[in-house]
Amino acid sequence: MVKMIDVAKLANVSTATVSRVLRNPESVKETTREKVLRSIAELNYQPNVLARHFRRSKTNTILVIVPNIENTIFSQMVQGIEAAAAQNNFRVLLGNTNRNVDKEYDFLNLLRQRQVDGMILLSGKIDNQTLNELVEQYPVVLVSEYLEGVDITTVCIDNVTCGRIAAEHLIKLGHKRIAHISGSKGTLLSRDRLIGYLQAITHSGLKLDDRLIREGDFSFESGYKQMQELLRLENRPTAVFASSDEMAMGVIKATKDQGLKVPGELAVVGFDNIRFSSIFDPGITTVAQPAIEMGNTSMELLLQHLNDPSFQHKKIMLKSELVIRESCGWNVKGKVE
Amino acid sequence: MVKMIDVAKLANVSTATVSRVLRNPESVKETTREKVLRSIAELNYQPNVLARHFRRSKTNTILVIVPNIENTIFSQMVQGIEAAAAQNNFRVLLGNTNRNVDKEYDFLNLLRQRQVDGMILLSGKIDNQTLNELVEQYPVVLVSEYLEGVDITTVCIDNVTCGRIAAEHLIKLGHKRIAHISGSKGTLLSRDRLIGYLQAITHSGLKLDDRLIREGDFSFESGYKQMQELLRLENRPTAVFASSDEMAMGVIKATKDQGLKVPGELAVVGFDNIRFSSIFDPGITTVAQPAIEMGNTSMELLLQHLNDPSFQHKKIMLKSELVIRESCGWNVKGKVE
DNA sequence: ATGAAAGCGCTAACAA
DNA sequence: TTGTTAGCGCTTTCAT
Repeated sequence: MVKMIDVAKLANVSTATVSRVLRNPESVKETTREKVLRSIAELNYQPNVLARHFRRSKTNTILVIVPNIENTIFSQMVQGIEAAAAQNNFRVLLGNTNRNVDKEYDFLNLLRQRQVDGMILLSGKIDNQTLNELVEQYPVVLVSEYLEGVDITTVCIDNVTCGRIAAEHLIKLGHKRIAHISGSKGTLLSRDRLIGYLQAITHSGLKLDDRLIREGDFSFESGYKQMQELLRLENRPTAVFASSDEMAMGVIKATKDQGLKVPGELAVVGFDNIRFSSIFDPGITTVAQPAIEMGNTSMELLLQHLNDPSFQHKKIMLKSELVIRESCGWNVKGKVE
Repeated sequence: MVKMIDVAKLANVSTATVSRVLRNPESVKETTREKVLRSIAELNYQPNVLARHFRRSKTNTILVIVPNIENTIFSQMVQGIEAAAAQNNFRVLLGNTNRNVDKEYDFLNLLRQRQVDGMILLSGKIDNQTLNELVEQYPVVLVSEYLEGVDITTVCIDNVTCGRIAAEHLIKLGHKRIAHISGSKGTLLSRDRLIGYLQAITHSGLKLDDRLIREGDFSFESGYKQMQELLRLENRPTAVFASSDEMAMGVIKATKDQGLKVPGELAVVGFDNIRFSSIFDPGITTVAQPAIEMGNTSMELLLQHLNDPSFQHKKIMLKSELVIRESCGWNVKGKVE
């Protein structure tokens, strides 16, 4: 293995100069620099990255903690993160937790051991105290979810507004009995979407009916199951706003399985705009969450933090919009908001 | 930062002993070991992983090169890889190439720089010569795709047989005009599935019709487009075997858009068994590729290689099976091996 | 603008 | 079974 000292000898300089050429070229006289670069090329020298990491206590690697990489919405965010990282010569270490909190805590050690320079969380299962400690010591960005009681850089969308827009869309179409299937109530994001839904119903003067509000867990199966229950009501809803596209698909499947038509006998709005929501039949009208952009933005904020120790925590709210497809029928034209 | 020497002093031993307790506990007398462990706990000592990586020229990290992490079939494989890695105290570095060959070559440097101990390829765009050089020097496993002219450990399924089974299923249902939409012909895997299809058609005595064989690229869009062309034939097919579930969905969408029914007026078999193939309406009959298991297996082979320098390259072929859903109608019962 | 040299913290070969 | 010690290859401070 050819090392720095070999290059130095060939170029008749010290290792310090070779190091400078590599990390801080302007600080070296041009003729010297060229001499060194020629030696590097001639010997086909490759710096030992591990030595460098050790010496500098930096790895140019960040950790992404994701509940489940199989889930489209998360893999899209990771895609955005990876792209931004690669552009800035950073690597992405994957921390898949399978929604297992212990695994999540395990991964945090990678930060403490300085195996990664920073972290992006696509999941908010860690307790506030641990997170606060972490955030004080290391660059961390939280994406999609957000928390109360932790001062942390966050990238998210306005879930209250999004929930309201989704419900308003159904109201505009003339629906009076509009159900909502939320994500797990344990997440602020789910509660906010519910709040948006409640705002829309209340402001429009429609009657609120508790039985039309149900809790799911974002999965197809939970959407299917909750819809089955809704269909059993003597006065069933004519429209459903589901807090994820997967649940919306479950809703539609359950409805079709009862011999009812979507659209026609039920209007459905989903959330996320995952790729399959346009492939599904009917195409799902949904609130588009800009997942790739969210990933991108979070990585860029993390880089800012990494490069600037005095970085102040920021809350970034990205735009999202309603994408109209077939699942509600076509009584409304064009985009909303 | 508390370091090994601090622990050593507190425990009245040398750093070597502390190191042994950490890496090779059996080689230390029990009483000494306990003394050291107590000191570690008392000081809350965390080993400096970067120093260890440097010293040992090993990182306990592997690289996964994936064409597109957004794509379900790949994210499932990655899921399997990550799970097996985590279990063995290995990390996974994500190398998303977006099907960009240059990025793929870039990532290879992580191996050469020893930033990762090994690599799993979910994509086969690298030229044989480079790959051969790499495989000689570093542990590498190729998953799903396979190559001629490179002696490399491979985890895959029997695509010829799978292609044959898919086509045979349609033949058994009584179809005479069965089309095939392949993946990109550049991949052996696509060619093998096509071969399987050809075998089935030929053996059954059906007439081969070139116009029924079309090339896609695994995407929904390509399935849609190729199906549009097939529908324009004066003698259109009554069944289609598509080489991916996404293409199968494109096929179904295109057919429905022409006012035809699936199943009923067209039978469709897909490939992969991604999550959405059961959610899609109609549920897609498909050749199940055990993506998570493939990921798992590949990681385990990589670990074997990492732990055993004399490891001999292996070719592992995993079982896959036809999953019957609604997209072909219900004339055949149960599973077909 | 450049060089000399002191480590970074750990591991492992060798010695005892 | 345990200790001594020489580095691993690079970066960076300090001196020139």
